[in-house]
Amino acid sequence: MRFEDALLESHHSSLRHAGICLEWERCRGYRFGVCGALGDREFAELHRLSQPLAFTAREMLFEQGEPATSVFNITSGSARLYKLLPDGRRQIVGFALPGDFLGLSMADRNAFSADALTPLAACRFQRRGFSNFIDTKPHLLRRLHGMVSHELSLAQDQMVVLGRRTAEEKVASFLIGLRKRWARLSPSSVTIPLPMTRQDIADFLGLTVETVSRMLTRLAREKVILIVPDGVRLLDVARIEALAES
Amino acid sequence: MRFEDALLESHHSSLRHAGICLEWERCRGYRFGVCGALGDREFAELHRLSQPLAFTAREMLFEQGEPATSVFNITSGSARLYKLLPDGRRQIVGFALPGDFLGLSMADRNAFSADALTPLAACRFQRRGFSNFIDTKPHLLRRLHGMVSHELSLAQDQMVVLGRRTAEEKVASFLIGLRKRWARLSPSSVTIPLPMTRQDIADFLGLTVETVSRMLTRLAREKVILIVPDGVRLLDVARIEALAES
DNA sequence: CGTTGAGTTGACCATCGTCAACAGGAGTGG
DNA sequence: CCACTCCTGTTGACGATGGTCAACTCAACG
Repeated sequence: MRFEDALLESHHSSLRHAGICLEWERCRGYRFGVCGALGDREFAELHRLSQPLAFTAREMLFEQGEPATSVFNITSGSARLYKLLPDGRRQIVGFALPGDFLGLSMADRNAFSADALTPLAACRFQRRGFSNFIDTKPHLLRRLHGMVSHELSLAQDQMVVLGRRTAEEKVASFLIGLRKRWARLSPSSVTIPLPMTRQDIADFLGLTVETVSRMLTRLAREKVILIVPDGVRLLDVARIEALAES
Repeated sequence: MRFEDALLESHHSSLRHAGICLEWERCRGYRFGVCGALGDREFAELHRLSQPLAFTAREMLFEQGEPATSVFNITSGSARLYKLLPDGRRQIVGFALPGDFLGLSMADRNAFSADALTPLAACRFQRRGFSNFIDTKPHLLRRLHGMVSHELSLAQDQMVVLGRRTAEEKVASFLIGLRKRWARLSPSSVTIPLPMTRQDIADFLGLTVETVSRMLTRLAREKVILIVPDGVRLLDVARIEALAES
């Protein structure tokens, strides 16, 4: 069973026991997200505006260029966020993990498309309602502002990776970056889940599938990582961090 | 005389006549910036918090990793924003033009360095004071949020350029993007000022100086652009837009 | 004038992309 | 249950885009 299937499975079975309250707990758990800025009463109020949704793998959450009507809070599973060029070239601008918010940018149209990498659960908010809610909560707006600022910072880091790093460094920094994000969700795990395909990684790093595969193979041959089904394990964290930091 | 010298010259001569009021007018003029969200009284209040500054070309505004103590509003001249890798590789994450704000991200440390490309004038705000001011103006915070969102969107566009475009397309989209930004400042001008060096363009696009030079030469040879001192002129807008959009 | 730094151009080369073949696993239908 | 297809991932051979190194021009500046 894949990591994400397992996650979703536990999700669903809990749902069966606890009903919608589980969703509540799940959102509440991500204290680093939007909700971390809220008191219990505010959180309950916000939660009443939300609509729980489930997506199958490959299902679209929203599409580039369409009017942005919703805000999403991912509660389980992961998604890829990407832009397409007219000729089919693709750039993945990010991966969304549980606890991440999508659609915070307040633009009237989606700047990119998003689809599910795995079975995925999310809370959806109508943009109108969400917008009205934050208008009454200045501290929440500050939180949102901070989150968008953080995303901007990540995007700038990725610009360095895309513009100035070698293929090997790109793969290393991708693994390090992903490890850091998974660590918030399951600090104990020594394995980095990779719910995305090699093609997705390539489109995130500005490489080709073949180059990504070769670099992973090389790192594995040199005992820096161990490739496992749907993930990798870091064997030599110092070496790979050296590659990633340059 | 270079474009920016001319700009600064007119700036200084006006200052001689009108004193500090000119700064007021200058900031006020950039209605698309932060100040566009403010009424006259609020603007005056904000302006009292500001400190007019002048920088010479190459002078640092602030440095990557240092505590972020200030917010800047560029009133004339331009700046480059960049990140350095330990081994000296550089990625320029953006260029700041008159009317642009720097330091809106509200992080406690600067995510990048900034220095002046040309003689530059700016209004500086102490972060504390600026922060207190916006706390009392929710609509200004929304505006700020919108501006950071816009920057995030630009950064994601640049990720596509860096990851998935050829050298020629990179240069074309750079010129188109810059043209759009200059157009807000001087809609009449047919020439795109290039206050940055070829090396700067290269470090923005993830290329080398030589490649940038070759691509510009090629575009000029094919009569798509005309290279003039400190700028370029677009001769065949359709062709270059086709290259940029892909 | 001599120096310095930006820009251009050419020759050569390496990293990474392209094309192709193949292995393995999942799903499907006989 | 097996054959078949499809998709992902891996590996190899080859090639092209863009990088490296070098030489040169030119303008700015003392």
